[in-house]
Amino acid sequence: MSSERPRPPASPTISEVAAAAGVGRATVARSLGNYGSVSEATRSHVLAVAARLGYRVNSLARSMTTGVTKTLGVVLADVANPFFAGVLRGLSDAAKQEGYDILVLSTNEELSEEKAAVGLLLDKQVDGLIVASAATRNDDLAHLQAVRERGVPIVLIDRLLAGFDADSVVINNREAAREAVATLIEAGHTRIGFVWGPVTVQPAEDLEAMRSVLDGALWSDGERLRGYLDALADADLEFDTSLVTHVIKTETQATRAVSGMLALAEPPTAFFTTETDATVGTLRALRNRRLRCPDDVSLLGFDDTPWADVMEPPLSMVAQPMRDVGARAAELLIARIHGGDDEPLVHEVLPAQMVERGSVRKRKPTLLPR
Amino acid sequence: MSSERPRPPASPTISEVAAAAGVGRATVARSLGNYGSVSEATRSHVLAVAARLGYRVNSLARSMTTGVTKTLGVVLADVANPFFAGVLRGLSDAAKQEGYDILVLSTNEELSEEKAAVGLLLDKQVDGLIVASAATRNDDLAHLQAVRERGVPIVLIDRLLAGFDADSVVINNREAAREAVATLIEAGHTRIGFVWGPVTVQPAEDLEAMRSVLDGALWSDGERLRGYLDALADADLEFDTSLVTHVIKTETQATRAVSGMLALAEPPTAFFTTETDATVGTLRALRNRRLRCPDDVSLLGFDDTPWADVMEPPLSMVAQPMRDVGARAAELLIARIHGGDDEPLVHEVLPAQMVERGSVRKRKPTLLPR
DNA sequence: ATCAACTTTGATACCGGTATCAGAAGGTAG
DNA sequence: CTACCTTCTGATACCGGTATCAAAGTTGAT
Repeated sequence: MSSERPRPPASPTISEVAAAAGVGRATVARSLGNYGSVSEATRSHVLAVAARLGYRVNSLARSMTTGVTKTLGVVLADVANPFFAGVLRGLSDAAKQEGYDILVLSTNEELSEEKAAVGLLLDKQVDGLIVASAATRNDDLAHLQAVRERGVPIVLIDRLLAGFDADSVVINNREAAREAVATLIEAGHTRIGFVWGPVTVQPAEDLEAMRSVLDGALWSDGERLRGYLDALADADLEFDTSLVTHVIKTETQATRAVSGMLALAEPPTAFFTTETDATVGTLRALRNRRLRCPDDVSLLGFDDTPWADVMEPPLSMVAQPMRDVGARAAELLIARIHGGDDEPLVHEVLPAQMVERGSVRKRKPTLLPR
Repeated sequence: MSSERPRPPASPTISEVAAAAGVGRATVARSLGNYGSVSEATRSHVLAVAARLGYRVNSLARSMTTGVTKTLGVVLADVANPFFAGVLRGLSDAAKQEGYDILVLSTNEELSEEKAAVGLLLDKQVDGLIVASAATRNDDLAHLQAVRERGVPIVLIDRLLAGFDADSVVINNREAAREAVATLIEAGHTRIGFVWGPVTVQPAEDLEAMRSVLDGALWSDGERLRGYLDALADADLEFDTSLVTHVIKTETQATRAVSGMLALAEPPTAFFTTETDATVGTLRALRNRRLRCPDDVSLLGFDDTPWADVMEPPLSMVAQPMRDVGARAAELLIARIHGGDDEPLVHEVLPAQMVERGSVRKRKPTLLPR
């Protein structure tokens, strides 16, 4: 109101409210906090004064004494990735429902960033942690052990970890991938490209080598490839390592790798993709070669999107229940925060849903080369 | 190590480190905090002890005394919306760069949720606030005024507000929309559907009514519609209110509304869409009516996506620099936090980029009906 | 040996809440 | 009227850091 700067316009503290109301600090706290016993008269008086002064609690100070921040820490790879964005949405909604806030940090799949993120969240005294870890089997998990030692509950999402057991919420990656690839096989495809295996410098030489590569991969990636191998094995199809990409996960790399496969003597007649960027990259490669989907090449991939339905042809896709993953993780974590370590660990596996549209074409059964 | 529960495994405090190291608390703080003067000997000793005990600072306590949380509050509509997801990514990266964390709350475009979110973030003592407000011209902005009164810096993104001036980062919505629609007009289209005007129960009766509707709309929505009107005016085309949708913003509603337009006696030959869901909904409506793009109907819309390029036809779109919006907002806010209120407000306008692909077809100049 | 100037260190107030405890006020019973 | 139990209230310790201040210890110059 006055034109001269009111020096500290900062929010009033409980002491100031107490002074203004002519009562003790504890009485104010009781009135505001709705606990203990306060006479109705003073209580309403205090509330009125607090409202007049525009009092707001200082959550920091409160957390300081209660030891509870009502905040969940979330560590994931990239908030702009549609999958994680969906997860975050579910997470955020469920947490809000229970009166929790969310502190999100992303790691770009870098373990070093993950460690820093986890440390930061611990420092901020989050009540619990939700992590989609970038760690693979060979990595050091000390940062997660540290979380446990401090008694902070933790829920893993999207990826399990070999050396660290905790509550978890994941998709049935292996089975979903197997089912999807089986669909392609049933449609008569025998040469099926797999876009986005684990990154390696050299493609695995044979099935055995591939299996050991899998041990060093992100859990979800490994599972999807295992599902692919399962489907091949079920149908007695031979595994051809040249049909699995091993490139860094960007759209352009996918395009390049798929183009390579299409140039093979015996090119794939179908592709199975494990993520949005892989799908888009594959489509681009097809377009570059003037191949039509599904007439020339069939396509089936992970992660449904609103766009899939208006593509030409409409794309068949494996839809992950992203929001549910987030929501369940939040619920699990909050239950653990309230419940304690006594109950046994929960390992939730949500089913992915195959949405068949029009990108898989039945292939005429060609006579096998003798 | 020991099998019996070590009662409080919680992280050691500065006092415990001090006790273990046989020095005073202040000395520990100095060693750890790297300030004041400590002899090299004690310093390294303290550091060693701290490391051995696994000491981690309690950010809450620190913030308590310093009055700084190194945390930015972010309020937006929906983290799963690709636009906001992109913004968030830019925001998050830029903030991390400067050593800040981000507390995100989403509002689902509900003003009541926005107020709650802002209050919560203030309670948590964020150092600054970034808000994509759901408020329209007629709404009460007391919650934002309160932020200012508490001396917490605030940056508006994506939407400006009539009654509240602050640092801001937005897109040149009006000009970008005008340019896009002008492209359609240059291609010979005169009946251009506008998908997603402001929500109203009744479509505006005429241009005048429309202008007043705009006052009650979300800023960005209004600007895009103004750009559309600008383009029509520039080309001396008459404005037809039946070509503007006024439905709730969901994909299905867009489909329904567009179907309605296509059933008009003189249906649109081109559509301009203002968001991803509007674009997808429009495409679905075209598909339902077996209309082909761009042969039968041209399409141009806001918010580019990786999918646009592999559509049939590849979609021409207006690409918003989402990450830049987020990054600039974070930079601006942090500068304001460090700088103070003295410098004048900054209103940043980032240009959207039109990406021409193949969804706009030149239309044979039909003779105007006499 | 004396004193000033500087370095190193510990003690302690403080941030803004919550929680405990004890005393004051009011009501009822003996 | 005194004893005792409730209800209400204020004073104060505490959470885990930071910041200030004064005391103790060093060093060097005179």
